[in-house]
Amino acid sequence: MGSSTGGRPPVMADVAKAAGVSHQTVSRVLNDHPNVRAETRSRVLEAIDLLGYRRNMVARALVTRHSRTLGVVSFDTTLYGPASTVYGIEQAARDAGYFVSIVSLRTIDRAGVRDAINYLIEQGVDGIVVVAPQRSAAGALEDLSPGIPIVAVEGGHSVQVPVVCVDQAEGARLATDHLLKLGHETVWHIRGPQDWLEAEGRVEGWRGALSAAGRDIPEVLSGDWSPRSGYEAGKLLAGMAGEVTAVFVANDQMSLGVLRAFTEEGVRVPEQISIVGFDDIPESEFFSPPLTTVRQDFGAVGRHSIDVLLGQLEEGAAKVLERFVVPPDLVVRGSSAPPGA
Amino acid sequence: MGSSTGGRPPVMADVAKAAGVSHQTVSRVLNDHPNVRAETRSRVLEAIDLLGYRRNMVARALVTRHSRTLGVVSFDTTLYGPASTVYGIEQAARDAGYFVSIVSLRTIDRAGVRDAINYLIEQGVDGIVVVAPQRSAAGALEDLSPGIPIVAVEGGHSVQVPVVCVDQAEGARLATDHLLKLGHETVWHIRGPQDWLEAEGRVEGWRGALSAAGRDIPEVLSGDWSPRSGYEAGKLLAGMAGEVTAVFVANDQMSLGVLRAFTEEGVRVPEQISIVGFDDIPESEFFSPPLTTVRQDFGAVGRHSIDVLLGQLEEGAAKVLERFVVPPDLVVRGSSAPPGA
DNA sequence: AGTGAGAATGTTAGCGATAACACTACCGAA
DNA sequence: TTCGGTAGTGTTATCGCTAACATTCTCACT
Repeated sequence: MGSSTGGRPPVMADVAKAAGVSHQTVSRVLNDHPNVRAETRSRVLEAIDLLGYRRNMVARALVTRHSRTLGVVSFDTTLYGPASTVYGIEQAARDAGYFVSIVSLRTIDRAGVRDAINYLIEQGVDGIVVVAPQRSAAGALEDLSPGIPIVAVEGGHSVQVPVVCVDQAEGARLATDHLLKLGHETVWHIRGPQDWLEAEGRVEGWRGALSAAGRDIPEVLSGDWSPRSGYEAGKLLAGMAGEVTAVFVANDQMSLGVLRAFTEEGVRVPEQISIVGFDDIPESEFFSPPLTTVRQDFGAVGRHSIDVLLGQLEEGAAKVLERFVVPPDLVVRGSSAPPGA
Repeated sequence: MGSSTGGRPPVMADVAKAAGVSHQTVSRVLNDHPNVRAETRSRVLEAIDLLGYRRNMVARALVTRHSRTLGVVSFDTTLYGPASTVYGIEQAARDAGYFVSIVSLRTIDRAGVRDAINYLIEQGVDGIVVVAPQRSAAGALEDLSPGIPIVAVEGGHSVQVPVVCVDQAEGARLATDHLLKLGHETVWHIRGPQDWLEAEGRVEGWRGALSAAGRDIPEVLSGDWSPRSGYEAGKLLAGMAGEVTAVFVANDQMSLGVLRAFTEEGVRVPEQISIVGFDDIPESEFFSPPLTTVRQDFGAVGRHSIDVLLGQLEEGAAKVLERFVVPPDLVVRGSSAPPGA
């Protein structure tokens, strides 16, 4: 490693000595300061290369008071939605020259979110993105005095921090209207778990579309996002195959469970019952039949959340409490058709 | 915020003044040093609470030379495998009192991995986990002089760093033997992309099981892990429905594509062709039919990689080049059955 | 040649914490 | 009483870097 630094990793002073300049000049080269002679710059760069010098960002962060690291608080990053969002955030952050530190919560509650945020602030992150899809998590955003920029993803109507989200209600409306336009009398719904804001937005949009069209609003079935819960709801619906002709399921995984239940019970999709899901996971296109669903652009959500965060970082006191809404898209495939088709 | 620190966040000296002690005593309280009188300790804690003081971990890291942060380099964390592994790593790290900084690579190559590692070292991480499922990524581990502990997940037979991995070949053997034991004459295989070590381990295990049983080794079909590539391979196989009775597919997503292709072509599973997948994603149980597959315990992989890393951190010079192999499990479901069943 | 503006470089003083050592009490043993 | 040991606390130096200011050098213009 270091040619002549006695085993320990070289520091700026070692480079300075090797290049015959002061450590400040090395710092200037590293920070692209304009007032450095080209010849000096290259001598410094050579010395850096020779010694294998790496800047100590910790020391730098101490004096600049910026770590160029952003914190992300999320919940169960093995789920497709959170995983995609976090991925989008990480990519956008890196493109902007920032690092990302992640805290994945096992269970979500006010205390957990608050601790995670404090934890990240102690670490010296410059800003925090909270992927807070549950009401309880969003609640935690209300009682904090961060002193640093925070943005929530899917964070409900919190008044404390800016929010970036997909228009869940609009997505549900697209799905429901699509089924109504196909000629279905009404549309049933399997919703996501109680505490989730996304689940509630989707219920709201579905209900809104039905009442706007003056249709009956069937009783809501409940799931927990898992294929199994969809399967169970599907078994129930299969028993009402005459009555039910269209179902809007709150996510694609549950839709898969519904499809499985229908297959087992001999209910044909879409001939007897049409299904529309939500998320457009990579698998949905290859379900049997391929699933009509609502696509969420998680990448856009990630990018916007970083934009908003960096905006706050630069504006400083501006503290814009914007609400950035990403529109969803309907993707029509084989699982939806006119009734009795 | 700070009651009397003039707007800026309080520092240790402010707490010291408020509690009427020296800053060193505050530090001792914070670090649970034994030689502090109980009364003093509580006075300090009170002052901390009063001022809303939070320790500056950046300054701490500078002097202790430990950040209690680990770096993770991964590839496409929206895929189930990497996402689950990273999740396991994050949980294990946090349980051990460490933070996690993530770099998700978009494309994987030597330079990308090397840069990511350097990037993390500059940030002052105490150790790095490289989730390096491709040969090219694993290669990057060979030409680095990190100076800090590194462990590879699925990193091949690299001699430079310890490796934690799932026994891919063994999983493939389980899958293949299962199909042979059901009475199939031989087993076809749809492999994963060329550069992936996991894909190669699975091919190897499949081929090994067939030759051990003295069976013909059919030509290998290739996919890229995506459902679409499985679909395309499935179309091909469907055309040989007489000849082919069993297929071992290198992952569950491709299996879904195969199932879709077979459904379209009227090939019944498992009656005409049996299918076994790999990964046991949450969806597989609800495929039609439910997929027989090989489960990988990603959580265990994450935990072990952290164990190995922390081991290196504590041992220091020990530099044990262990290789930790997590055994896979066969999960039998409806997609596999005796031929012509 | 003398001057002054600006470019190029050096010097010093922190950032906020811990480490190392110094010091004061207070204790029991000699 | 004196001494050594230790618990409790304070003082100073230091981690590796950048900010702010100080200094030198260069060159166009008088």
